[in-house]
Amino acid sequence: MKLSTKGRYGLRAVVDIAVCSENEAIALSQIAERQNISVNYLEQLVARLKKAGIVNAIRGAQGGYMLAKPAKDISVGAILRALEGDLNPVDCSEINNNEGNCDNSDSCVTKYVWKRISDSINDAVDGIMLSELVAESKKVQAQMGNTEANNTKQTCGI
Amino acid sequence: MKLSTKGRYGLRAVVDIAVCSENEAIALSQIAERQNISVNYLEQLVARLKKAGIVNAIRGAQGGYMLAKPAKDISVGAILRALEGDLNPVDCSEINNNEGNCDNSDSCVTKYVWKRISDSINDAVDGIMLSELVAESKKVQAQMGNTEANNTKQTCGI
DNA sequence: TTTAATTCCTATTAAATTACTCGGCTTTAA
DNA sequence: TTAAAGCCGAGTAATTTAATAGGAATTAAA
Repeated sequence: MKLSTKGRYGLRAVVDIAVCSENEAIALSQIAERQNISVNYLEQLVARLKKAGIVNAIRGAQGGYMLAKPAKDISVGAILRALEGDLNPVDCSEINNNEGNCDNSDSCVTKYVWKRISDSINDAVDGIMLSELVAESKKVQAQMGNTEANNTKQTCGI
Repeated sequence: MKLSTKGRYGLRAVVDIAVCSENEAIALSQIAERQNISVNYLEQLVARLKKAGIVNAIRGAQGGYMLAKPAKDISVGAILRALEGDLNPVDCSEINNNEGNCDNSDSCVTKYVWKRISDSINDAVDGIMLSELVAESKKVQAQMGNTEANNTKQTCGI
């Protein structure tokens, strides 16, 4: 019952893109360095985000990624589902739309449990917008920047 | 982000025990047959439940398992945590009590997301009592029993 | 027009986890 | 005494995760 690195790394990458690419596209190599994730692996994660319409790519030299829409219109739920697939705790035909076609559905009582877990997870993540994380990130950076002089490596630290 | 078979099979096993062992201990072999899980694997699941104080074992011939306390005093959360370990979506030192000792905690903004997911999952499962599942199971059984005459195999079907 | 930076795409592999199976030991009612 | 149960630890097969690798396509800039 754990998120994989796809979800964990991927959400960090989106926050990075949101914070650091307000005007210009940002290259994966920069995100990779800041977040300490390999470029190759990041590619796979960002591919999912792109497919889901969360980020746009600009190809070629000086290319990179930007948000596909304003951060206030992107929910953490959409990001995590793009990265992880659905966030349901089980593959249950009552929760998903008849995926798996469970033959025991009539007499199954645990499905009520799975449904409640599923709803609570999805409600939670859909209620958080990327813009909130961006705001939090900027706040934290401001604090860190004031107390310590460790803006050594990047101008846009996360 | 899926529950393993431990949680899925194990919760079914607990409901089975709760429904079928009101007076007498019930053998794993019977649960195994009804739930279509191997006895050997069930043993491992039930061992966790026993360790967590959810079921009691009676050893020797005619032995088996019973609930360790009334179903209304056992939450689904306690059952699932006994089977799966904690239900947090990440191993994060802010959520667990300093497990892992994340060195990036100060500047981490995704921890707010993990905390909200974690809380929502735990609140959901702690709000469901085993007794509710037992009641639901009995209701379903009554319906199935009336419409079809398929009480062939067991007196205590689930 | 070349070059270098970058995204795009697919295949392969190493590591970890899951989901069991197996076999022998202990306990106890009949 | 025996058979039916729980108890326990080791081993294994299958699956999933977490990468790594390498080349093709695209494009801004020199």
